[in-house]
Amino acid sequence: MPPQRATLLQVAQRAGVSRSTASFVLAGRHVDMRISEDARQRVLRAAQELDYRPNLMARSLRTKVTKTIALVSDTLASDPYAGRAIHGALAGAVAHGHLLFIGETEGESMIEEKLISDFLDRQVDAFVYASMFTRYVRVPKLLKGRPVVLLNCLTRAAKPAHHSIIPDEVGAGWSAAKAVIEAGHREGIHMVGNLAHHVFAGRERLAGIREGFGAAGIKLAGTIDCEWWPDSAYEAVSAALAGGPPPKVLICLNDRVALGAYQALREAGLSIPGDVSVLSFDDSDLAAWLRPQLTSISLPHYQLGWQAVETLLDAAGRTEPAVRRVEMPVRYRASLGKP
Amino acid sequence: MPPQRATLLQVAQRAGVSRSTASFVLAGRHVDMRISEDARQRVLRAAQELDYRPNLMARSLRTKVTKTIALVSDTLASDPYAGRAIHGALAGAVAHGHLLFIGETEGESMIEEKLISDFLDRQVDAFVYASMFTRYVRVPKLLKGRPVVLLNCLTRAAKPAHHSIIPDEVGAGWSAAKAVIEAGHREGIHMVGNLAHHVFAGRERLAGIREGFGAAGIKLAGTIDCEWWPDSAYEAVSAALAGGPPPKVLICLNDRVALGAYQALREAGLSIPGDVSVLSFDDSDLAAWLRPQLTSISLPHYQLGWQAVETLLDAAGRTEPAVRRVEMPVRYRASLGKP
DNA sequence: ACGTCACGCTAAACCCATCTAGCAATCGAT
DNA sequence: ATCGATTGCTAGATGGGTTTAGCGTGACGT
Repeated sequence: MPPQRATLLQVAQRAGVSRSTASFVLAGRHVDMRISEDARQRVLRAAQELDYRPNLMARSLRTKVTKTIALVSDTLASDPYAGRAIHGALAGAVAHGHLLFIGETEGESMIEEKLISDFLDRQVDAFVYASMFTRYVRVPKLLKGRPVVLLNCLTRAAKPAHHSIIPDEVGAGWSAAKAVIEAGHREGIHMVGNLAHHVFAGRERLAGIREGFGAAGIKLAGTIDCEWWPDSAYEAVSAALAGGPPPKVLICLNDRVALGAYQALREAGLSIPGDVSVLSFDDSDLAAWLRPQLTSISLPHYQLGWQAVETLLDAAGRTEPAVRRVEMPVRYRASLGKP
Repeated sequence: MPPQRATLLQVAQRAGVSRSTASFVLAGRHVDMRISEDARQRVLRAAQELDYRPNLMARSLRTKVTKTIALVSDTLASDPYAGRAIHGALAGAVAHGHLLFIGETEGESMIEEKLISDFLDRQVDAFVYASMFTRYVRVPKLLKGRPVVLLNCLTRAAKPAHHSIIPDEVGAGWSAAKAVIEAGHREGIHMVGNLAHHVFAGRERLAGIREGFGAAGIKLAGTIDCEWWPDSAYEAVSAALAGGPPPKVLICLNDRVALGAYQALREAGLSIPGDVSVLSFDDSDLAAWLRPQLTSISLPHYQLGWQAVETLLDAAGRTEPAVRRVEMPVRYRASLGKP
């Protein structure tokens, strides 16, 4: 039922030439191969009439180039917004005429090894090795010496073997401080989030925030420690509100934490941003859904994915491997007000 | 730098046999091809020592089977939870020893055609044609007669050419009605959401709900019409609350609408579920983040993706094409209480 | 002694392209 | 008339597997 695809041989026969000639014409190499205009036209006509499309597997077998990229990630599901990284990578791949395989390792090295082997067996040209939250990783041995770009992760090596694309979390921290300062705040500024230094993003955001305020001679009024999800933040902020004078600004380490903070503030009868300003990170859909809408510093997943593929296809091999930090822009909404 | 892969020829030479023999041994066809145990062992040893892995492109060129599937979707980004469908499809593919390509058409037929052609050029075995929200589609001509399963979409044809995997939205409506009735409610039950019959999911959910209540002799107290997002729902519910006695139950057509309803109820000083019970559809992350946690009827994206690939690889061609509706289970949480 | 059969293996075609090396015909110059 | 260069094209090797058809050998029957 699917129409039988014509082969190069059939095109050649219909045009009355050899396979070689047909190949040269279709590859646009008629000039250096000195194919007559007449023959060229015949081949082109035949190809069109037969609706010829080259079998890329056959071509790849010969040329060793498949124009496919594999995106291997630890988890795809955990953070729904991480899908945007895939989206960006896909767009980048397509823009370069490549197709994208995806694979998931579930963080297990057995699965990872199997998966990468499978990709290798299918001769993929290059790999995007991705993590769904920013962290340090060790690149699997199977990828040694191949074109690889790390997406949202990096190695501890002083002289990395591959490019890394990560969000500029420290810069985002600075941006947060700047936004708060520009709104006119100098006091009552609190951090909310997981302050243990386990998580890369949290650690860097915090560092950036401290640097930013430090540079302006402003001291944080306090910190509220909680996990990364709403109910933990709700409880921690509620407890903090019960224990002293209300803060003026809450800088939440991500949007889910901000949601918890919103809930606690509302319950305490405090208005946003009238009584308390809230600033956050990630700029997930949630930020636009809250009332008032949440000012948040965007995690540019799409850009990360795009950049990763861009780097893989453009720069890899030609440029000294380095860590590229992608800017995290501030999305101004309604939750950050004047003192 | 990447280790040079051994070819079958090298294995054969090391084992002192021909390529054919090595191929038969490694394909497990030594019995019908009568290969001596001795030769078999030599080939196996050689393959192991050389760390032989077959070049699947070469194999595919001959066998016409690539063990790859293409997932072509209209949009990947719009609904973050739709990523779970991809996740499920991926898991299904891997479980069958296949690898998964992904592609996005952005809803444009030009892009779609180009994309499918690209997949075809790479000889993919089968297609998952997906939509990120349930709807009617027309299957592109290029896919005619090929193994295709529709994911989250269906055709209007009376006798469909392909299997369709969609959520059982009507059943979900019945479940919603059942859950409300079992909680003890018979009055003051309102629908919130987009009641225009444009959207497949909304229409079917609504139909199921009406049927479910109708079967129990219960009449809906009213409907509150709004768009699919929080602020629209917030305004609509606020307006409804201002205009009459408070409802007893709000059945929201999705979680974002429920979020808007929560905001309106809270602002009106109504408690959930003390004054008003809320029930919703989708069971997105949001449902677990709200206070109180939202009882929601799950949209089983992962299952849909899994089922699609399962059907594609198992049933396609062997079974009469049909629409398969995947059950939407109720996730009981705290927002639905007694009257 | 010769035909038959089972056994164990291999040569070579095949899949569909790319690409190198070189052939035949024409033209121009001497 | 002869040689060399140019033109226009093709045969055939190549990539790395799978698979069909069949070959040589030894055992067995008659």
